Amino acid sequence: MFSSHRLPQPSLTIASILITSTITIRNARERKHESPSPRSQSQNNAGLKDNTPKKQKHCNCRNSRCLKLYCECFAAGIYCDGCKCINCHNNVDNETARQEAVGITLERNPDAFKPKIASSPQKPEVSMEEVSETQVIGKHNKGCHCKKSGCLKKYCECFQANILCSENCKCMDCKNFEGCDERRTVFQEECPLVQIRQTTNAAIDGAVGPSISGTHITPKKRKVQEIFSGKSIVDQTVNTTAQYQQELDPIASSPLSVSASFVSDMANTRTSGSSRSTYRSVLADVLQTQSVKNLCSLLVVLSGVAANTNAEVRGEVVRKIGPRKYEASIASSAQPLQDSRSVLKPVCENHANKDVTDAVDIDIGNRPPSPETLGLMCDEQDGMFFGNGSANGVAIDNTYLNMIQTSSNSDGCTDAYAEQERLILTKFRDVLGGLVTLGSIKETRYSSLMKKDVGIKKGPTDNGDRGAETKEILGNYTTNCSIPAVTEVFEAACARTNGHDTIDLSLRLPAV
DNA sequence: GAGTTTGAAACT
DNA sequence: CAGTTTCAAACTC
Repeated sequence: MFSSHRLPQPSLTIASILITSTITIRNARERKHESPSPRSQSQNNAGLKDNTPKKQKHCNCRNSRCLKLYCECFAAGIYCDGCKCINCHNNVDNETARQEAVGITLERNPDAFKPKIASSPQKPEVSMEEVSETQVIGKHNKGCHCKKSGCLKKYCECFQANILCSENCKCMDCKNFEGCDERRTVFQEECPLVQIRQTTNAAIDGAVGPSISGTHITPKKRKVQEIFSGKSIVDQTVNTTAQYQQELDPIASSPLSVSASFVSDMANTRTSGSSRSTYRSVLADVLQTQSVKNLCSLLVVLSGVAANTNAEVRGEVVRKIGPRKYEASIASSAQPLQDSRSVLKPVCENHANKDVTDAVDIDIGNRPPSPETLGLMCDEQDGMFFGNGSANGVAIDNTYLNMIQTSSNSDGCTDAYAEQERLILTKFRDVLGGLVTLGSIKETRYSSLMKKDVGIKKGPTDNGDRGAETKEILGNYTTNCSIPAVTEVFEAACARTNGHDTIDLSLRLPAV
């Protein structure tokens, strides 16, 4: 749906982040391959199968004859070639012995040659220097069992694969989990951007929930320590990385980093050092898919409002491109705009913000949206919000887009669009700020509950009065909040709490 | 490059 | 399944 002529659009990028989580995972290293069938190194290196250059393996086996999983080459299902191994049998000349060894290995473990990292279309043999585009997803099928490395050295298979340790791991003193300062330090030393993207990924991942991507698992013990030390992940993540992230990537600086937090499952907590908790964003119950939809709708509405404030610019457009062309553009855009209004309807109905609704009605009836706005609209049509766009009779044809683009490029509307974009991004930032605070509140609540309920195997959601408690907390926060937009978000959240633990974060149309 | 450390794999 | 041994990579000096 994205047109090639589109200009770079931050708002679009953010919307895309919320909507999609097409995450490329390239593990730093993946030794094990699906098939034990050997491939020659030349084949392997050429990456004929998947166009992935694979680093030459050079094992140094001495005692295993390269016929056990100790041998990287054997484990990877490739012949030794150019290795410094001694008494190597992992070659064509010893194919019989090799096949026998494969059989024995598979007999012992049928999954021996399958990838160790689940749910990650990783590419093998990517060095630390190459992982700047990586993001952390997936988990080790068996988990690591590290004792001394803190899972922050390549001894650890999880670390080596550039993934977080999971509940599968039985490691001790694990530091390979999201939000760990030591881990962050390691990654910053190796490649700062990796850490940033990982944080972002985890934040979005956790906040939006499992419907979008896999969940991160983090050590349970960490959560316990953190909660009782009173040090929140919000503090850590935002304070430690936000500034740096802002420098490099406004998306990465999203306050959604708050979700890099941990909700301990007390019922499953073990006292041993290797006990773990399933990673769960504090926003997991809050930020529903519908909320994201509403947010995007809100941004579209806001786009219209912002555009309305640029009426002078619109008049300028009419003067420059001529009334006829302008009317034509309106006519061609009428259908999609009408449809987009219907999408906005729930938001408007929910909040009865007549001013904004009217403003939108007025505006979108007289002025084509900016490419940025169209970007948001188009994004919404991309499956998640509209399902099949054509099935809903929604279509923004290329002619229209081209017209808009041409207009944008030729008549000086760029400034108006920039202002429009600025407003959208500002509001989006405010909403995210609200989510951060909401996450903090929930985390604080869990923390206090844990202090109360230590020893009681009862999950937070078991408390029937949590909704009222949440409402109270939110009310207190709202009273003290100095940011209007955030206040609105929390008023809305508070109003919808209604005695339930799950907060309906339907977004309230803000005053612009 | 040698020696040490580490953790997965193999074995009991 | 747990404990021990073997092994080779990772790491240190």
